[in-house]
Amino acid sequence: MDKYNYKKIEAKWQKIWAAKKVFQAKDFSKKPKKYVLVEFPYPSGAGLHMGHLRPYVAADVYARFNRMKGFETLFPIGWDAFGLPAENYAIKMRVHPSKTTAQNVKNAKKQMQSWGLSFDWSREVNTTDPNYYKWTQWLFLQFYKKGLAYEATGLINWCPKDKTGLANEEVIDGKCERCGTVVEKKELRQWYLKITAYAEKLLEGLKNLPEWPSAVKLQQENWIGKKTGINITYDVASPFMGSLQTADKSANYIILHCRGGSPETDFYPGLKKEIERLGLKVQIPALPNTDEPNDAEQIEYVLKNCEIDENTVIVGHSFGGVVALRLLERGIKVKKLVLVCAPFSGEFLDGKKRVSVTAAVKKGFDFDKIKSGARFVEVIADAGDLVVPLSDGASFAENFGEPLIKLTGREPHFHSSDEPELIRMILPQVTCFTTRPDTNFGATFVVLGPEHPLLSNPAILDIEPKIWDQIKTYQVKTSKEGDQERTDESRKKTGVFTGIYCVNTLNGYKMPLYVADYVLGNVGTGAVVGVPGHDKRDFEFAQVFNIPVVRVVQKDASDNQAITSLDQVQEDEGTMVNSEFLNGMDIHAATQKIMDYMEEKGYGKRVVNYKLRDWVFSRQRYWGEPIPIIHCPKCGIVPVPEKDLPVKLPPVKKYEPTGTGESPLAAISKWVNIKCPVCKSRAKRETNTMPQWAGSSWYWLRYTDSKNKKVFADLKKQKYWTPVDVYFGGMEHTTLHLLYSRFWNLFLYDQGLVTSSEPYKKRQPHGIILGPDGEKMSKSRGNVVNPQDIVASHGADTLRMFELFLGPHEDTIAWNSNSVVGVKRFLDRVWAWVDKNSGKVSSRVHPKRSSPENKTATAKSQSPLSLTTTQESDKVVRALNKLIKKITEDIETFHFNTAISAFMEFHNEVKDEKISPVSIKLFLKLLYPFAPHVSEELNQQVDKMLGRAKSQQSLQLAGWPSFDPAMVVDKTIEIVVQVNGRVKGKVTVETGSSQQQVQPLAENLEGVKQALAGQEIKRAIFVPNRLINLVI
RNA sequence: GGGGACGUGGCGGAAUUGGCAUACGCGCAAGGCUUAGGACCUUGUGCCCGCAAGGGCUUGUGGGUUCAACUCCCACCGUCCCCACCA
Repeated sequence: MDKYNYKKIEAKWQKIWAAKKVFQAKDFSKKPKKYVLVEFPYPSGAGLHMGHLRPYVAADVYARFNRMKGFETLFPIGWDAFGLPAENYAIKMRVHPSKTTAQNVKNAKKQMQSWGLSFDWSREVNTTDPNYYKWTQWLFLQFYKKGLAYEATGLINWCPKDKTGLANEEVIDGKCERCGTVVEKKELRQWYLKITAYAEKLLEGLKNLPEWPSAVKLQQENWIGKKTGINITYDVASPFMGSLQTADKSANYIILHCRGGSPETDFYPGLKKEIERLGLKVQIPALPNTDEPNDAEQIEYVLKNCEIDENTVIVGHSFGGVVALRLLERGIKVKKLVLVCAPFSGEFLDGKKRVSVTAAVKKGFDFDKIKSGARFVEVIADAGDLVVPLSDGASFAENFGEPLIKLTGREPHFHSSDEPELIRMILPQVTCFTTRPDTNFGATFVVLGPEHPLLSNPAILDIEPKIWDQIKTYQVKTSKEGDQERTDESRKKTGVFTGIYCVNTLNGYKMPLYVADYVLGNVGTGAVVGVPGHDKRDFEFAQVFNIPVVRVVQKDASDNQAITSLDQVQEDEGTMVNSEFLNGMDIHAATQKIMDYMEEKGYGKRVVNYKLRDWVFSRQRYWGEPIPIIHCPKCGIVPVPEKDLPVKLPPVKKYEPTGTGESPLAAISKWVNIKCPVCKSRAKRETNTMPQWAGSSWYWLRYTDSKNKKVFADLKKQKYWTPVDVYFGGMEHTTLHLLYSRFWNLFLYDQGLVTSSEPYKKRQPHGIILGPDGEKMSKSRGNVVNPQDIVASHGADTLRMFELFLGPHEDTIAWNSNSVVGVKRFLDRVWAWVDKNSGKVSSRVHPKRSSPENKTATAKSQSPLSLTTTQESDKVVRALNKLIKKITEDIETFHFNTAISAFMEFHNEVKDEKISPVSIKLFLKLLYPFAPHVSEELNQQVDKMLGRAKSQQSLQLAGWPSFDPAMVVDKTIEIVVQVNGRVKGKVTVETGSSQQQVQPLAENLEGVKQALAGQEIKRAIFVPNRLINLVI
């Protein structure tokens, strides 16, 4: 026989496997199924690296093993090929990403085949293939139809280098998950997937995944971050509000109603009630000639019937706004002017004519005069207004130099009786989320995050100009800082006092309202009630601003001094003091009681808060799935009709992200401009693309039916194959892909589109392979070990086995190039060992047709090897049985490293024994999942020696050996003899010997006799087949 | 700050779940083969004392439970991961 030429052998068997389609999975097979999945790779220009090798080899061993065990095994692969690297390469080289992707796929596929991975290539998918992303788009539209995909403008994470928005999950330690650039905040229109609607289901589902590692479940649970607490609403007291103790002068409100309105219509009574609740005066004059109003006439009416002074707030709604403006043109001084949907252009969205309004507006306004008459101006417009255009509000805001307050009324033009959002803009309240309302008697201040909507305009809270300047400066400063900079714990607390107070309803305490960056806009309600006695951050803040600290919790009776230092701040244990009706209660009971109390009084509402945010689902980049949406000026958002899917990515000349928040697609007018599918008028395509994670959110479903043109995956095929039995992948995807794909699956399950509520029955994470220096492999460090180099120098079988032998599959581990030779030596020895034995034996023992080996050629599990079926020595038979047991168990529990040790131990033990071809073939079957090429080759060599070359078939089809339980223990066994727990000797007895048989032998040992020194044995502990301990 | 995982020779790691600690591999040492080197083969290899027989110590540290602890309990030290001014 030749030398072990791994290059030749590996190429040979890879060809044979491909030609015979050994690894193709059959739908609806009669056999029980096994779905083995490994995360599909991104085909990068650099090729696959060690990080890919690890899960792929492990999954491959598992897949080959399960096929041998008789499972119809689905082990598919594909390409997650949308994403930044291809696009960045395109920018640099001006090559279309689909070209580089195709090249990279080809290359990676070659690598995978060179590793001997047993993928079913007939089911290969590629997320960038229009036949694939057609269904990604179709699935997106299912979310849209159920209201779970929505468009909104908000402050999102923005990577300035990649020039795209990012989801929360893609920001790691304040940096972009892709490129490591510090992430900024940017206000952008974005598509979102409402993953928060599934927060509870995602959490609940974890309970039905007993085969998931608890670390993975816990990480998802923490990420979802469910918290139960209460939103407490505080009234805001400015110095102008008379009912509150801080006020020095009384404010009074005048509300001017719209054309065709009256004090009793629309939202006016609701607003009146709220103002009166605060004990303030409110006048709503019934303006004359309401159908064809005349501004001059209405002014006279107001002047005659209403009291107006410097503390008056005039709220003008629609035409009432025009009247309010004219009043101020007369030189009247008031505190504040609030314009709600006031007309500016005289044009109306519904196309109806309002002659008198148009006439009144046409005259124009004297903005300088008006500004000098009102200390504060607030311009509110309704984004959903169907009468007065939003641009009218914008024009007013521009003329006043104030930011526009955009609201979305429940009904067009605020025609509802109750508009809480609007009322809050006129009569603000501050709502704080807390999990500790029990400490509310100790609340001494309130803090708004700088991005709080109440701070979008000084007029909402009536913040004095001098203070407002400080707040604006503070807001600008904050917006420039990244989250990680802002949340650096070592930095001193900063903030600005607004001059405004919030009233604690529990005790009437006036809490000063601050703006501070330690409160984050996207956490809870973006506002915090400060309890410096029982929250460390609040304490630090109170120290800086000299805010009183009140103790309301004590650990014990002696713990009652004033709190003056940080270490005295008690956070989460103790009993209540100084808290009126909570005194003496345990904090947990107090929390429940105070929540009941607040809810009953109507200023608190129990809420469940999740840390999970909705998934920012659009990217301002080229190389992604186009979002299949059309924007029509008449119909609004229109989904692309199913028959028009896929919306293909058009070719472009420039791939550069614009950085403006628009995708490069926006520049292709031919593609962007399209007829509205509903009304046929001119419309535009959505130009954002989907994120990297879209295609992978359902790919395991596509594998079950990858060629289907009618549906994304046939239900019957899904039913046969899903859920995935074992999913190999990285820990780094726990709160990204793994969470996202569970969300998609749960949603699709609710729509009846998938057959299993959870996609993956078992998750098997793997550790990272570090460079030989113990650092993360990277080009810049120069510590990258390329798997192809090992394939070339030692062969794929050695690479596979060595990788598995490095250590436990889930452990992070440094590559050790030196010890690769150990595994290679082992395979060399196996080669020589088989060579020696098959040669000798085949000439000595002529094979019989009825030998057990012939019977086991089917893919069925085989009958146990025993002495009676071979001419083998007892030692070899027992060693083999033990090996079968060990390898079977180790693969099933993913202990690949110890499986390899077991092979080596076996070989060391029997290398000098005579061994039959039957036993060799058995050994090769066990080795096959780990080192498939060399196993196949040796198996063929043995068959040749036996003269059976023609009936030879792949070991993959040869069935998995079973063992004889009676033969996995040795015939005789060494029993350790201890005296008082110390080893004094050993006796060799038959396996299963009793204490009566062993003890006399033990006591008779020379070393034992010495140790006993004639003393009486008080007790003897006997562990069968293991030890005997004599206690004296 | 909260949560989790872990700590064993010169190195990667093993230990049937409370029963001989250091399997297997690397490395190292000696010997064989060889002109030599490599490769390969054999033997040895936790630490300390001792020529040896032998003895003592040893699973991060300290305590506890037990006939018996790497394994269970308590405290501390250290490393890694996740979350985090989360209200």
